[in-house]
Amino acid sequence: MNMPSALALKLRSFTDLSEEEALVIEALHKRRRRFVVGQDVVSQGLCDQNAYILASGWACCYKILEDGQRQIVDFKIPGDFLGLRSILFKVSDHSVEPVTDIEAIQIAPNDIIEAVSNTPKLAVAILWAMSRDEAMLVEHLVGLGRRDAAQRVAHFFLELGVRLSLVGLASKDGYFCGLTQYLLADALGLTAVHVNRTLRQLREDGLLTFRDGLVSFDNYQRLVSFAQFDAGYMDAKEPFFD
Amino acid sequence: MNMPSALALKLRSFTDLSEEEALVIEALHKRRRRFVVGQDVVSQGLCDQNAYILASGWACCYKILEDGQRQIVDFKIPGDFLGLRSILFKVSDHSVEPVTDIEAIQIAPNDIIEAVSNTPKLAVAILWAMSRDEAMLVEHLVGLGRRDAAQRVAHFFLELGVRLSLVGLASKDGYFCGLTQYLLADALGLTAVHVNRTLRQLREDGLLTFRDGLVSFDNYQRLVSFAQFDAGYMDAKEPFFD
DNA sequence: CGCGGCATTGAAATTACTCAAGGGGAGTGG
DNA sequence: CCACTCCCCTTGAGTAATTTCAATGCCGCG
Repeated sequence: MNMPSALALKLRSFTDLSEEEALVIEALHKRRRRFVVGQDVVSQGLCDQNAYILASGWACCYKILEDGQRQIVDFKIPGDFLGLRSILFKVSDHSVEPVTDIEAIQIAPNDIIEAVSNTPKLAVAILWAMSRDEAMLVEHLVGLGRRDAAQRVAHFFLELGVRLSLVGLASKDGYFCGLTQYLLADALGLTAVHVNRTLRQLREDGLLTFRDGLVSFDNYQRLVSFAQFDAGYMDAKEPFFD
Repeated sequence: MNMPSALALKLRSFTDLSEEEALVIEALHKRRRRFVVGQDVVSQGLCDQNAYILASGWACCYKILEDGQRQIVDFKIPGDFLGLRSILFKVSDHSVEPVTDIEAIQIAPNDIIEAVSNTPKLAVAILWAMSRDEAMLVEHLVGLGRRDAAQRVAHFFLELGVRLSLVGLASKDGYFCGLTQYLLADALGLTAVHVNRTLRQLREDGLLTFRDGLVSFDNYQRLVSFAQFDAGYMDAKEPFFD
C-alpha cells in the first residue's frame, strides 16, 4: 500500500523527503508486533536492545520509584520512537507500556544505523526527531517546575494537539484522547483528584473541555495565552492551525 | 599537553578509547572561547548553529517563560555539551549561561559529523553521552513530578556528585559547588526560601551539609536511601564510590 | 445483580509559597 | 578606614496550592 507511515508524516513537518528517502523509511517497517494493554514493550531495569516505531495506538513511557510512585515521562503517539534512548545502555532506564492496544515496528540498532548512513538527509531528519523529543521533554520539565496545575493541564492538551495534528489525528477544534485522569495525573505530577478539579475549572472558565475521551478547545487563543504555550520548541515548518 | 580533556574522561566511563580516538577528541578542541558570568553562550529564540563542549567552569541551561519565571533545566560541568539539541532547530529552544567564568570549545556541526563518521566507535560513544544527558533530564523530570523538596535537593546533590566524580572533581566525601540557593531553587522548581529551609533540615538530620560552597555527605548510605537515588540511569561501567 | 475501574465532590491536613525583616561578607568610593 | 551597597543567606508568620482521606455515582461487563 502507498499510505505514508506516521513517521514519514512527522518528518515531513521538518523537511521534504524524496521518493527514495520515503522508501527507506517504509523499508524499516518490517517486523510489526502487537502489544496489548498491560504488556510491557520496554521494561525499566532489563536489558533490551530493541527500539520501536509506534505504528498505531498510544503508549506511555514512565519510571517507577522505589516507593512505588510512578511518573509518566511522555505519551507516545503514532510516528514516535519507543525506547530509543536505552539501546546503548546496559539496562533500560525506563519502561514503555501501551495505553491502548498498539502496533509497533521493531527496529534493530543495525537497521537504523544502516538507513542513516546510506541516506544522509534521513539521518539529519531522524536526529531532528530525537532533538524534538528532547525539546518536548524539556518543556514538560519546565511545566512541572514552574507551572501550576491549571496551566500544566492546559499546556499538555495544547502540545498533544499539535503533535497529533502532525500525523493527521487532530484538528483545530479538538481531538480524540483516551487517557484517564489517573494517567494524566501521573504525567503531570498531580493527583487524579486534583486533575479532576482542574479540568472542571478549565471547563467552567470556557477554555477547554475534556469529556468522554474527547478534547475540545473552547477558546483556542485564550487557552494558548493562559498556558503560555509557545510552540516554538516543536520546530515545525509552518503554523499548525490558523 | 597530554592531559585528557574532560570529555575524554567522561566517555571513558562508557568505553575504552584507543589512542587514535582520543586524538580525534582532542582535535576537536580548537576554537576555545571564554565567556564571563552574565554573557549568554546560547540564547533562547535566536538562531545559533554552534554547539560547545564545556572545558572549564560551570554553566546552566534554562528556559524563560513569558511571565518571566525561569526553570533551569540542567547545570553543565566540564566535559558536557552545550546547546547540542538546538543545532538542527530554526531557533534555539533554550538558553545557556555561565554560572562561573567558563572556557568552552566551539564545535561547528560539520566538525562533529566528520569526527563521528570517521570514527564509528567515537560515534557510538557520543550517542551514548547524548542518551545519558537525556536520561538525566528524565530523572530530573521525575524528581519534579514525584519527589518532595527534601528528596529533590538530596537527589540533586547525589547526582551532581556522580557526574563530577567522572571528571575527577568529586570524592565520596563531597565536592566543591559554587551554586547559590537561588540557582538551586530555579533548578529544583522551588523558591530560594524553601531551598534554604530544606538544606537546614537535611543538615539537622545528619544527611548532607551544603555550606560555603562545599557539599559534604554526612551519611552517604542513608542519603541515597532517603533520596531513592538509583544511579542506574547514569550507566557507568563501575560503581562510583566504595 | 454485583464488581471493578473511572469520575466527582467535600473537608481536613500538609507542603510549599509569599511577604517581611534582618544579618553577614565582599566590593567600592569617599 | 569607614560607610554604603549589593548579593546572598536565614528565619518567622500568614497564605495559597495541592494532597489525603473519605464517600458517592456512573457505566460496562461477566
